[in-house]
Amino acid sequence: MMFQKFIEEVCDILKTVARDMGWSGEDLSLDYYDKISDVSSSLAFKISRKDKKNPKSVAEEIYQRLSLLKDKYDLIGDIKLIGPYINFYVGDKFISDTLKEVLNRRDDYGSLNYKGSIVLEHTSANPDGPLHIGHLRNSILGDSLRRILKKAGYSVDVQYYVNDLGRQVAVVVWGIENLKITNNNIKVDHWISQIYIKANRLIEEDNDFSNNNKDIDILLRKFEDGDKDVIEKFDFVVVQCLRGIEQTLNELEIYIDEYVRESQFIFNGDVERIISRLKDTEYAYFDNGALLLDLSSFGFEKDFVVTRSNGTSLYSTRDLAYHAWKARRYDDMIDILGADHKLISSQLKTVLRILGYKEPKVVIFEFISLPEGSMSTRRGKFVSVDELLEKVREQAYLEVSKRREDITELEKKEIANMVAIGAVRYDIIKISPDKPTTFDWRDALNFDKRGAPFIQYSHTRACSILKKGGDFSNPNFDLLRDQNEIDLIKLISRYPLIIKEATDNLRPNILANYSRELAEQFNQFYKDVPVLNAATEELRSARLALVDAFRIVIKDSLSLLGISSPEIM
RNA sequence: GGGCCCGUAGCUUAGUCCGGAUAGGGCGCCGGCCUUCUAAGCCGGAAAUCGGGGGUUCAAAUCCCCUCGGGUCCGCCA
Repeated sequence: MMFQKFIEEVCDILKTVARDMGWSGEDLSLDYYDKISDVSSSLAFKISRKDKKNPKSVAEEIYQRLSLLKDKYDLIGDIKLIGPYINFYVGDKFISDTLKEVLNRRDDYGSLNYKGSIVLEHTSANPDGPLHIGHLRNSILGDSLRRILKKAGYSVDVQYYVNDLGRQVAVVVWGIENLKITNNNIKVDHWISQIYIKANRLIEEDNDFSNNNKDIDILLRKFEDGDKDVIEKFDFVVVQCLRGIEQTLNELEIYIDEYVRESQFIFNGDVERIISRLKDTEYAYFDNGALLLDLSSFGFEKDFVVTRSNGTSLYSTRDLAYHAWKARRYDDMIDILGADHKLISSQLKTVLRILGYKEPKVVIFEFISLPEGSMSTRRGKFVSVDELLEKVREQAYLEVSKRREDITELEKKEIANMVAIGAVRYDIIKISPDKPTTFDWRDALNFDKRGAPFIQYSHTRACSILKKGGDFSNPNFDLLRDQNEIDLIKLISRYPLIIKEATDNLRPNILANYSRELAEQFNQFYKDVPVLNAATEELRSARLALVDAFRIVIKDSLSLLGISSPEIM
């Protein structure tokens, strides 16, 4: 937390000076990510406006006053004036304290003391086929957040909400019975999607199968009425499909704590109970037998449908019951949802508020589309995650083989796997969730860019040095005064702040960016600063310690993105 | 038609919430660097009307208004 302590000192000294100059505002106009200094302030502009003086002379006065107080602060080194900008630089103590903290806390470095329980819902893809690369953005966002939130100190449970009574499942059940598509040894979720696609086509074409739609409705009706045989058939499809999906997720190091079945909220009476509570609110009204909520006072044009005219529940009603259930069990809820859920999720929040429940925080991500258009499981227009992984693995294996002829086949495969998974995860997580993107095979298979392999490689470089370097005892960090060393340490000192920002904003891409920058900085250091052949034994030890600190942080930050850190590549 | 999101070099992306000092990366392109810790690396170069137009401000990629292009939602579907 050295960087935060440094910021606190800067705030304190600046505030003291500002008060003395009659500035009562809270805003100190700090810029943490300044390229010129460690922290800068443009406060002079603000004060000059008030005093009607020119910014530069105000800055000079601030500077004079800062200089008098500076010695009382431990971590502040230099303060420099560039025009009207006041630039703060960390001092020597900051540098060595940062390294001490990293080497003492090891894996724990960067963790915060956030408290509370969170239920994080992600993926929740319908069990009608394999995961495709659109779902992947959801899964990877969710899993990275799970890791980051845990690092921040929360206890996190991950749930996959299973739509096990939707129309799609009924379509698959119908398809299994009527299409007789045999599974010739393909992964079960892919087999299910074949049935789903074909069945949908027949239903849409509606020629010889004019009764198909009716069949589907009958299946759904029977399910809700508790027909044992139909429930079993639905269950078979759901369980099988989920098995395939889970296998894919696990290959990507994504783990689900609990699969929550939507139907349970019907069977246990929760849905019924929530409907009757909604009926008693002031927003409720009936239209042709259907129960609706008038949410116009909350700014919604469309009313919220609670039950159909025939009394059955809708997806959103059951989702409401699910969220109420979660709200009772956890301090906080987070949902990862695609952009198509924006409206419905804000309606859900509103209704939860009406009922007196806390609302989930919703992380929305925009879609990944294919060059030829948007993806659709129903129409079979998608690239499956399994296919993507297979191709990326293949390419990664070629890349490893190209560089390493000295290692065993098994080692090559292991490294290729780590690199492939890292590449896939990184390429998705590095992009801001609210950016719509188009999937591109050429880019996905390109390893000559600053993606995960680049970062992983910097880690192997550190490992290699440490392996050859042996023990370093009582390193004297005061010897680390090369610009490359200082820049690397400063970046390492930012790590806890990065964790905080990624957590507070629920934005893993902040961390992804940081990891890349940290790797770049280490590569600089690697090139310019000899470690094993340092001028003196003492310097060698100090540098080994720095390399170790880097190794700890880069490995930890990659792990928060679900990317493993190979020791050789 | 209305709501929300996106629009930054040939392509791709950070920065936008909380306005500040020459708009960061990457891919591709051009030119260099392996007798020293693995070159999946490093250095240099060309390439940007920050979609367009107004406005606010000492200062706008960032805030406000208008506008164009793309996505998405506006089902008693999920």
